[in-house]
Amino acid sequence: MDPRRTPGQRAGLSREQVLAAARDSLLERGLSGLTMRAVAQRLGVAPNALYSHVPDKAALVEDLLDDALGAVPDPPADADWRTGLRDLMARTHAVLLDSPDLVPLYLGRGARGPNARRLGAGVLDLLARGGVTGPEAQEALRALIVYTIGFAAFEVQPGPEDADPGERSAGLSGTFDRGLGWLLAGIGG
Amino acid sequence: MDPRRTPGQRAGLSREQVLAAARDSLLERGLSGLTMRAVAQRLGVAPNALYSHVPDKAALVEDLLDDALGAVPDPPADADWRTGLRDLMARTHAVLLDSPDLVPLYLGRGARGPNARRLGAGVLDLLARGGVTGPEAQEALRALIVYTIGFAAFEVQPGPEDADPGERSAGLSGTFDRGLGWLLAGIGG
DNA sequence: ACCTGAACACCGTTCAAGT
DNA sequence: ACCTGAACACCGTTCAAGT
Repeated sequence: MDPRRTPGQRAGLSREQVLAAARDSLLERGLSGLTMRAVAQRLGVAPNALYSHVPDKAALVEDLLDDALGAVPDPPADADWRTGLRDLMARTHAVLLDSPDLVPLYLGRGARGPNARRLGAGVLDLLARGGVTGPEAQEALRALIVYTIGFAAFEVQPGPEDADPGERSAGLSGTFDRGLGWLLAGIGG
Repeated sequence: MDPRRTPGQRAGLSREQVLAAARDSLLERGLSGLTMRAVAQRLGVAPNALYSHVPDKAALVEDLLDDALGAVPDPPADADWRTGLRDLMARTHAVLLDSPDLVPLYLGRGARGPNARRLGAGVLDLLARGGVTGPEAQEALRALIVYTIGFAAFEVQPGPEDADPGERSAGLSGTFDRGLGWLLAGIGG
């Protein structure tokens, strides 16, 4: 793209820079604006230059998804298991809302990266502290994930243009916590 | 596409035929194979011919989403509200699994068509029978929707290739019902 | 190994013209 | 009103070539 570089010269790109440019693209142009060509343009390179650092677009998006989950902290080791779960899922929910455009993708392709596994392990650990183990713990984990991501996806939708988005989001956040409470009460037995 | 028709002649297309062709495309080629051009080719018309029957691709997909929900029956009027809800959500869940490729889209853009509204009204009616009304009913409705669609989305994901898909799906169906039970128990109070 | 240039095989959508 | 032909402005990805 930049006419100053001829075929032999390199731009000094790194995988991290590619991911960062992808995040910026997503933030400024939304999901439909996240294209290989846009990311390349932002970096001042030819579109196909990205393929030296990322296998393809799917892999790039997958990294974006897992990286976003890195912002969710581990639960404190001494917390009550129930409040620990409530807190962990609420924080996950908040992090998801920070990247609204990514949310629908979590349920579409799932997150299987290291951060997703770390979070899953954290949930299972808290459940075990509450005496929930084995298959029931797996079921509870799935229900909590589904509810948290699903709710965020619901929240992030355009929605009918009746109320202003701020007020609407505020009402929904309260709902998230309440439904989560229902779920946790049920899991407890 | 068909060389037998020249610019003046018409193919006798209807909106219904376009939607049906889109469903076939989705079934045979998956979501990535659902393109305006593929639908047109299936109907033997030029790609832009579709725009006489559908505003754009987004509208077409929206109709596909709501139409699929038409397969969910209304709950019987005399059922106990709790088992009625359990049944209605389970049927919705089953219908969602019948169109796996559409599932991620329900959370991405939401369903706001007549069938989606009918289902929502059905849920609210059952909740009212259980004494759950007002804002709490809205919260319960949202939790049930989120859980049902979210779970289906989770189920439909490719997943790691460890077990065969049949066995995996069977285990997950049981989990759906259990988490739903937790939720309903919580909603009951 | 990393990058450019050019190309391939696609997309959704629009516009003008024909009946 | 409904359709075709042609085009526009895009996509992701591959391939050959340059250093």
